[in-house]
Amino acid sequence: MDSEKRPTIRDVAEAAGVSAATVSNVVNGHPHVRGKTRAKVLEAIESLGYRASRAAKSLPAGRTFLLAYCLPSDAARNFALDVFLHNVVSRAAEADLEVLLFTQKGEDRVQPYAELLLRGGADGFVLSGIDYRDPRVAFLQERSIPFACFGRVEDDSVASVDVDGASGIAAAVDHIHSLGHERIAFVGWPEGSATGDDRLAGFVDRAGALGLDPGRVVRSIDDFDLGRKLVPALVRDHDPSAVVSVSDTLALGVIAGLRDEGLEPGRDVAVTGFDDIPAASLAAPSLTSLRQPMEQVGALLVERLVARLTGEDAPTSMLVQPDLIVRDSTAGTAGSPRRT
Amino acid sequence: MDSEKRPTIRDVAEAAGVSAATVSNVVNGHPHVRGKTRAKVLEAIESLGYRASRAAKSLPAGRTFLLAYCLPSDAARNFALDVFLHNVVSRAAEADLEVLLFTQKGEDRVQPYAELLLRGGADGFVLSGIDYRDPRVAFLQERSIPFACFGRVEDDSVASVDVDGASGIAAAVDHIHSLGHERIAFVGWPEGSATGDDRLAGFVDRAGALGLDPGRVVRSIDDFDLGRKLVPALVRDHDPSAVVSVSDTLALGVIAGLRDEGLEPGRDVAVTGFDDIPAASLAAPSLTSLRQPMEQVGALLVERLVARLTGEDAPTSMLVQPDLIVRDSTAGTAGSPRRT
DNA sequence: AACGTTTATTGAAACGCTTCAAGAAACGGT
DNA sequence: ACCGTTTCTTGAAGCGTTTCAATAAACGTT
Repeated sequence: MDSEKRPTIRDVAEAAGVSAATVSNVVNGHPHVRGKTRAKVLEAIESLGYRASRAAKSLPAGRTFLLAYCLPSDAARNFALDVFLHNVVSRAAEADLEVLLFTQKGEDRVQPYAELLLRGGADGFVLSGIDYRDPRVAFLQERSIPFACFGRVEDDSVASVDVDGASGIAAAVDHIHSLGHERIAFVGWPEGSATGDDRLAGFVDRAGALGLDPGRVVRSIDDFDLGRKLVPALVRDHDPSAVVSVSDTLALGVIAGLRDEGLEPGRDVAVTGFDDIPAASLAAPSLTSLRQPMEQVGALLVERLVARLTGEDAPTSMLVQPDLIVRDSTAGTAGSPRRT
Repeated sequence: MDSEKRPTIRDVAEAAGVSAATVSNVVNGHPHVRGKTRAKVLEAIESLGYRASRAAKSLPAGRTFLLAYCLPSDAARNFALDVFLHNVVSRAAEADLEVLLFTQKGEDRVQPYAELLLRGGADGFVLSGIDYRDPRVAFLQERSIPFACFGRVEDDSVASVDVDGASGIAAAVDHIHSLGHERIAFVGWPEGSATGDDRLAGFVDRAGALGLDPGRVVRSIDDFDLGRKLVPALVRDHDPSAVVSVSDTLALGVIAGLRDEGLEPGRDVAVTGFDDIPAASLAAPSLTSLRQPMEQVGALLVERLVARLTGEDAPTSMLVQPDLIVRDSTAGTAGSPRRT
């Protein structure tokens, strides 16, 4: 009752009247196969529906034809996992690789990778959520395991792709400044996250360059309610006509907070976010944000990882530019008059 | 310079002074191994850090120890992919299975599965996005491939888990009715989607049971702007004091549309959604919604699939209950007086 | 038509594991 | 001690590929 047995290379060989080795040669595109032989074999393959089994290929090859990705465990992430994964998987497929998922069990960030490697589980890794001195990077590097990082890595010899947060925020500042705003504040994350620090730097640099006060900065962990509650102090201390936020979550919180203060976001105070989460376009007012080009990131990451796997000398670190999506939260022009 | 070679079963055998077969017996918990022998072997395994290679195990076993999941290609989905995947992967790990991802390339929904099977790519499948007479179900069933579906399947012998949309919507109707609302409308999807029809049925049944008019129904495809634009007609035709929506996306659109009409959502008109997407808690007013218990779904799905794989007679279809999350969009009491 | 070359094909070994029949060790009774 | 049992251990075969050295076929030359 079980499903038909898959045909093996021997079945094909027999059907084509050649040896298994010849079939293997045909399948793997070896040079010395006569056209006629190749045709016979291909026909047999076709008619039997033969595909080489991954398991059987793996054993002599010493590789698994698998890339592995460790699912981030914290639900709150700042990128579109679905789009990212979709791209990684389909790009990997183009290189005849498949993608294996695993998760972190305990506290140890490295252990799941070590475990997977012990079992000969994958040929390489895609990492995301890279932070300063990420222990996983060191671990994989020591063992010369191929991998590629979504996020910034100090060591430039590591294959990595990151979104240029600084330049994204700078674009947001420019956009807002071009609307006539002079009192621009930044709502950032607490110091010490690679992504947060990068984005903040973009604000400080560009604000400075534009002759604005780069000191209008408030920090909060990434939470809607905290963003909302920080608004009174923000308004009191900096009276901003525009708020550039390190994330959409905080930006949406700020929008709510502004309303609490009797200010109309988008009209009285412009607000921008980062990440273009789905909620950004659904909010009222809809939120101007910076979209991370996940298709690019996924594709570049796999491209780099594959280069590592095949031993080509690979392009390494690279920055991709986020897209500024202008929406209603920065629709108004000019700044409102200074309060108080 | 390459990473250390992984120890093989022979290395362990040698280190323990036994044969490879014995090591295998120990690893796989065979009954007839003397305590002392087992101890020696375990010690050798420990000190060498041995783990059986998946590839090498697969070959004689004729299975891959892999579950496969086809990533939905349409970005707009109505469930939390990250939570879902996380649960599937970690549950699978408990059964010593890993999860492989693949994607659909062309239009054919079945072909990617067929292809993967030909290559001996996985032992079983987790499906999501099941619709009426899903061709994938028929395909896998014909070949007796183990699989489990997130979604409802007509054939009750198929392993499946679904969220009870009807009962969720009924709970929303009850909640709203208990607030004093009598004119409750439903915003649904176009006829013909399993999920949409199920949720609608919940509205019709419960509204009827409560003696309300179950005919206040409007339909739209799942889009914020369409939800927004349908409000004028909705208000004109049904003058609802509360709107129960088939999805959060539409509900958020309705909220925006109500504002366009000069009505204050949450106060003048109560609104509920479904799915508890992240935007639901970030919206203003925050949206009352029904949360799909993805942890449960993932776990149950894997449990069922594993049962299929091991040939146990398995529990099959099962409904899980969504949780009503009450937020500000249903904070007001009683209905406003009839308009016009 | 026989020969050296080049080009095609193949048999056998190997990859790391499991399985199974067969052999070895331990055991309990006499 | 010896023997029949029962309990452990192992050698060898096999899983579906690839690879490589060896053999066979085809091809120009003379």
